[in-house]
Amino acid sequence: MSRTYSIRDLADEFDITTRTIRFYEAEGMLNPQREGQTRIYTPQDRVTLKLILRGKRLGLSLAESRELIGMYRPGLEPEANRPQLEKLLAVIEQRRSHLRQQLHDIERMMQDLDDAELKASEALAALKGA
Amino acid sequence: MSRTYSIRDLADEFDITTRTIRFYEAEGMLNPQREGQTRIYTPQDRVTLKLILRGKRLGLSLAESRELIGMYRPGLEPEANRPQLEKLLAVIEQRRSHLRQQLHDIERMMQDLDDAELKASEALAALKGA
DNA sequence: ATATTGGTTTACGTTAACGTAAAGGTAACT
DNA sequence: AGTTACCTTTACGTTAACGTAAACCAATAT
Repeated sequence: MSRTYSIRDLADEFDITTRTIRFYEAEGMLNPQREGQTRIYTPQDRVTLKLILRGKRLGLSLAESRELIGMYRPGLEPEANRPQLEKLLAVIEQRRSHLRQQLHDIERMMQDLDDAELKASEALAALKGA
Repeated sequence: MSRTYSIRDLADEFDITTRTIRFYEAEGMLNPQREGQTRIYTPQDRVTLKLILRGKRLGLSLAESRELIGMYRPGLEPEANRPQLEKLLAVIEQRRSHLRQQLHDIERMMQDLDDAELKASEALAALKGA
């Protein structure tokens, strides 16, 4: 039915090495099917990989990504277990506050870059005038 | 005139270890004055440290932070040297696009968290009803 | 006088996240 | 049959960013 992907398909699409993908599997973040020896990835696997890489771009460690992805399988129902659910909610709030901090940092850094760009292009214009 | 700080002052304020601060100095990112053996930090040093830590929160390596901070000392005039200025503008644009990507990632992850929170609290409510 | 507090240098240790190399299997050209 | 192209496993190597420990001054508290 739905498409599948080879390890190379995914490596090329996301611009990572096959080593990296196998590494994530060894760390328990991916569980592709096998066709003989060869790994076969489902669209679900692909989504998981995307989540890992997004987490990475935001500075999450693999352990943190694993915790998030493990506690909440996107698209699936959460485990109906009370302490688990409460921990999940707590972790979510933590993540959110972390993201807010990053947002703030981004704003400040954008400001700095604006400032730097202005000064740099002024200096460049002055050079052209001389 | 203007205040100074001990290594401990800064370590406590930013919740890092003194080892970390000395490490940044060894990497050429800080150049505190000395009073005998002891390091004395100016407000400028403190700003530099803040920039390093902000970069870190956004996932910059020290090398990247050093490049940014080195090319554009905040508050100072940029070196009026043409190729340098053009490289600075290029790096700024790179950084900006990186920040935009992170912003996008944050939005997506916030969405996911909203979604996860909703499902989790629904599941929790269902438990209470049972 | 000595013990505590806070600074210093030097140097080896640690962890995460892969990189890189060796050695081998299988299917498909030529 | 041979070589090319991907896949595999196993295992040692590497880098960044500090941690940790030892051994040492200098000033203050007891």
